[in-house]
Amino acid sequence: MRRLAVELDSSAMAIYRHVRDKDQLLVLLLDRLAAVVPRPRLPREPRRRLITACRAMRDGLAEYPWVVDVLAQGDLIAPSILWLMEEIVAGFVACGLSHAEAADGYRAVWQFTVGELIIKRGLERMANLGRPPYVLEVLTTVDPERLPTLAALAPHWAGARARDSYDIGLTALIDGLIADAPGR
Amino acid sequence: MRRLAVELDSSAMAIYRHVRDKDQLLVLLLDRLAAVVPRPRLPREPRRRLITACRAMRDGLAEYPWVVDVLAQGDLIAPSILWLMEEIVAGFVACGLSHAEAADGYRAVWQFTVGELIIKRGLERMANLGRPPYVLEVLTTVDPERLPTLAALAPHWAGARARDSYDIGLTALIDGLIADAPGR
DNA sequence: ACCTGAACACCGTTCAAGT
DNA sequence: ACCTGAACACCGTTCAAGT
Repeated sequence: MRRLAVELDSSAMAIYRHVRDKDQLLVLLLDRLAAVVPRPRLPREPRRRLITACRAMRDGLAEYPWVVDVLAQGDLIAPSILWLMEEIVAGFVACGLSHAEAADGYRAVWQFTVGELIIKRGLERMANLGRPPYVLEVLTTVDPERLPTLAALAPHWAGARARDSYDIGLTALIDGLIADAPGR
Repeated sequence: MRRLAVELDSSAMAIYRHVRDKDQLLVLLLDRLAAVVPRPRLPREPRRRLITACRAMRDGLAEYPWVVDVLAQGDLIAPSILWLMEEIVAGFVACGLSHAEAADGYRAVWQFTVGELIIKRGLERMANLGRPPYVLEVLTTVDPERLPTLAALAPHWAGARARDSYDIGLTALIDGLIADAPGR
């Protein structure tokens, strides 16, 4: 609030005439951003449509790093992003899930998306701080006697990290949700 | 740091003789907790073993709400939890994934787990604050003309929220990762 | 070697006062 | 109706000084 006030050439308290508190300001800002998320061209095939819609959601959220924090704070939603949510649940239904399953499915992809964004940002932050990749160091010096598989995986972590890991998990998650639906 | 100092009946700065900064203190604390995560009895069947190991990881992390924040901060790992990580990657390999795929698989379940914990904590926090469930309100008053599927899902959100949503997503994710592995 | 207190540079927010 | 400044109650951390 204080930094914003400086940017506005006003006092910190002037903001409080227009907004209840910092949280409310962030929610308003979030909805502005959501309104501006580009509407992607979605494939007709339901599974691909689903994946493309989730990807658009993730990319929209990834635009500004603070967005994830606001969403992680709790029970928040940007009404202007509901059309994307509609695409996702409709995609699940088109893939054969019941309404109850589609609700659970949405929750699952949402959880995965938030997790991916948070971890991605954490890695970027640490890289920007110039700290050495501590996790990689631990994972590449693991005792092959006690932890044989982990030791064998040592060469693969750096690659796994560098790759965009959203699509891998998302595709698996969606395929699993479709396959696990009792309707099949 | 200041609050801890009060609890220790010392000055805030006394802590800095023993610890570089707040981050380091949290990492040390994290490893203490990780050392104390109970070793669950794991089923022999690889898929179930994998799910049980992930569940143990999630439950261990869910014990203290601040743990997720520390982990989300970035590139952190508790060396005393490597045995659980070993179980998970070994489970993937036993299910037929290559080493590279097992690394990606671990990343995916890790992302999902962090996301689930963060969202769960957010919901709890909002509930403790006594705020009304804003998201539920939005989702149950959606325009059925513009967002038909979302409107049809309205009765299911409260239920989806109340249920433990970790197993649903985790099982789907793991099944998807196993099914998507090119080896099959 | 260990601890202290004052100080610095921040936060979000309340409250009384100004135009 | 809108804005201001002082103040309150916090943070993490530095630095010089104490035992």
